[in-house]
Amino acid sequence: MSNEIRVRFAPSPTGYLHVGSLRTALYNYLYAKKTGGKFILRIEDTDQTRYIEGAVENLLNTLKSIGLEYDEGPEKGGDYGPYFQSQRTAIYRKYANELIEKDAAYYCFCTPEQLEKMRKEQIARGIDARYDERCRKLSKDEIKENLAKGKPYVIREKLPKEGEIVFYDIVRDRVAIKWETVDDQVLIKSDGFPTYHLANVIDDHLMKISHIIRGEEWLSSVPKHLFLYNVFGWKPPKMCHLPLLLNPDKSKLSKRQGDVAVEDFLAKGYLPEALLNFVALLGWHSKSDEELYTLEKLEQEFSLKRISKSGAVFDIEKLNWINGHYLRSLEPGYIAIKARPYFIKAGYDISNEEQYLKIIDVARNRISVLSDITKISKPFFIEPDFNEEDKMLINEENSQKLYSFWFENLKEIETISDEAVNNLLQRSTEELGIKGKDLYFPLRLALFGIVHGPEFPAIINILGKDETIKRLSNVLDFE
RNA sequence: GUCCCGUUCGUCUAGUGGCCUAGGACUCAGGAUUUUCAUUCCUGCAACAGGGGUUCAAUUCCCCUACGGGAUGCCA
Repeated sequence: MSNEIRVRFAPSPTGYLHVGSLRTALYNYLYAKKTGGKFILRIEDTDQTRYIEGAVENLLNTLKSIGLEYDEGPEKGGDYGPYFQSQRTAIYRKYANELIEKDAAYYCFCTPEQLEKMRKEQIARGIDARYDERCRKLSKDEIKENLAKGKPYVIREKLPKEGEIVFYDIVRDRVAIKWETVDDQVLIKSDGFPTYHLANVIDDHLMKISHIIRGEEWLSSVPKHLFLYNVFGWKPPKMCHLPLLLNPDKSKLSKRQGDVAVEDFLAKGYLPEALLNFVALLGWHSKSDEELYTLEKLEQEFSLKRISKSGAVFDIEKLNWINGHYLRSLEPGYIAIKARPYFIKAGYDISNEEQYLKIIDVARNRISVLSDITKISKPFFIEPDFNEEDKMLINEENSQKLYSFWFENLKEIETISDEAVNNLLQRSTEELGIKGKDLYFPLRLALFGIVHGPEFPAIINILGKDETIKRLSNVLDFE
């Protein structure tokens, strides 16, 4: 039981789910699935100044729509709750007091203003900007006095100042950090809430987390955490620090340089399947050369050992390619459901289910992002609008001959079928002597508005007999 | 500045002391298929950061340099 794999995704509710966080969540999820372990969701909402209304709901919804289901966490519960850190303050407080008793932490009465001033002076003097530890030297009486006066305080970690700490990370292997370079970290803020460093350690232990899989930005904080595990006499989880996701200019992936919110990608018409597949490949690669993975397949193939060490640029081109692949290969019915909101938003009438499915089938092959589907299928809903060049082609003798031929013959046809259309196509060649581009371009232009596009029978099939005839009559004796 | 981490085609990556003339994918270019477009298929372009070691042999191991990134918050 104690060997059970338990991993957690511990986001702070910032208002949206960052794609980097999505990758972290995915790797945690995959590792849990792969090992038959548990995937826990914990909300790290300890920063009251950053509280955002609705952020948690949004996070939960995004996670749900992307398809990463957790085993324990908010809404779902579990044996180790609550899963919101803001509801666990009493727990942190208790452990913080224990640290003070053990002389592993101390009260600090420095105000943010004081600290800011100190930092500025240090920078001005060209020395390292770091806490000068003045409160670490406070006597028992001074502390008692300050406390009695009700002076605001924080609790800081009382870190060793000599030697170095060595730990092993699953992706970085051996990491050594000298104690003298790490600041006495604030554990409890003056508002009584814990900082990440305290809450994270306590929760990971209490929730029996076996592996910490998180972004590389935490690597240099590990000593602060390991110190706490040591003082409490707890066994630290295995560490696994993921390489960062990067902007094209190689800086840490951020807003500004494009979308980073998963919900924005979803809204733009990227499929969860594609997003997950793409993001999985950013920092992980299987032994094989395969690039296309369903979630199920990832669950089987994933391994922490094959995570790369260096940061990965988020390449939208590749995402587009993967998304296009899923758009083309997934069930048409599924794509139809996903596409529906875009059509509704565009105000197109898709009440004819049969016709709608045909449109989906034609359109999904020619886009890489679902939000483009209305643009590509617009000609099915809106009559063509011709420019000067189009008009020239329409007014050509051949074109007009074609149009009247089709206009007359189509009227005679009972029900439109691919067969009937193909038959007419053939007769156009035989009876009018028009073939190839001379045949298809004018027709497609008249019915679809552009000379390029879907197969001709498909166009007529979707438009239907009446609409086709109507569009033909529009270009007949065109001025 | 300091500490930590990293460095294979433009991008994501495979790779190992000899199998590397460094493999795959995206992008790009060319070609084939298609009435056209898209798809698909084929071909091509393109990389071991630099310098020292170690070794019979280094892209692979070690050191240095350079470059990049992260951390350095009462943010996470």
